[in-house]
Amino acid sequence: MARQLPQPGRDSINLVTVLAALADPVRLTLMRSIYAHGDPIDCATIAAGIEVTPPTISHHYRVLREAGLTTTTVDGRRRIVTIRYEDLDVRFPGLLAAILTPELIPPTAGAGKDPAPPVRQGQISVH
Amino acid sequence: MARQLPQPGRDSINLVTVLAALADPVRLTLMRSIYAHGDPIDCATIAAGIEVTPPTISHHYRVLREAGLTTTTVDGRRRIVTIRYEDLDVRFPGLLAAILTPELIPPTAGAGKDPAPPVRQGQISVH
DNA sequence: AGTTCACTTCGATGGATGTCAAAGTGTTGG
DNA sequence: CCAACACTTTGACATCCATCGAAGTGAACT
Repeated sequence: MARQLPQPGRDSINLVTVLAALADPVRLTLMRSIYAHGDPIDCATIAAGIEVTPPTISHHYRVLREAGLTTTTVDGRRRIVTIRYEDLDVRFPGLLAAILTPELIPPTAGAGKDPAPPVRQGQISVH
Repeated sequence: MARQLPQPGRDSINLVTVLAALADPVRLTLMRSIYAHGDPIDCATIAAGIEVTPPTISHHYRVLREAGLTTTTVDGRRRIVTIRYEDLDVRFPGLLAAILTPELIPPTAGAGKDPAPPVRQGQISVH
């Protein structure tokens, strides 16, 4: 048991496909939930709280897997999803970290002055 | 002169929108060309070599700008595009670097053994 | 003033995509 | 063996999106 569903090999993971897979609020939420949970977790647990029907969730898991973002293994009657951290980091270093890191809350104008990061210099040098 | 076209403020740049903007081969090519060129450059020069018509190019520039990825200024009868490095790095640190870095060529099986990076450990720790 | 240039806007079109309900598949528990 | 479970597949539908040709806009050049 614990059969693995088909997924692209590491070298055929495509950036545009990866970005397209992540450019959907439901799928981004799924990815962040898997990441936040840490351990391999079944689809149902992750999907709890997302207000779309099971067929739609199933569809989104498939898109993530076929894009090369996740691995899905069948265990009995539930599916276990994991993020392909290593493969993705080899192909696109830093990408997952940038996307899964919780988004900064935009500072409310005038509210509680943020102590630490005022402007911070860009990591990419230009010119 | 040098009027600036409307663009979202830094704090209203949205990740899903940014990813959607980048999840298109033409727009990703445009972004990489702007990045590779370094200096602010006019749209026509960047678009040269891309095999779509001017209306389509114009559309893509608009999508990039409205997503918050670029700044476009009107200078005479041409447009100058620049990437919003600082704003993007504040909102999504590391994202641009991960996406604009030229993609690794998948190692051809058995061909010229790559000297440097064999496997490299993931930057995100899991478990 | 008129033409060329460098785009943009408009309208149309074909294809992809997110969503759901209904039906199907394989698993577990009684 | 049957029912409940945890999904998946299929088919349909509406919407979105990339693309194009045609027409429009404003700047520069002659």
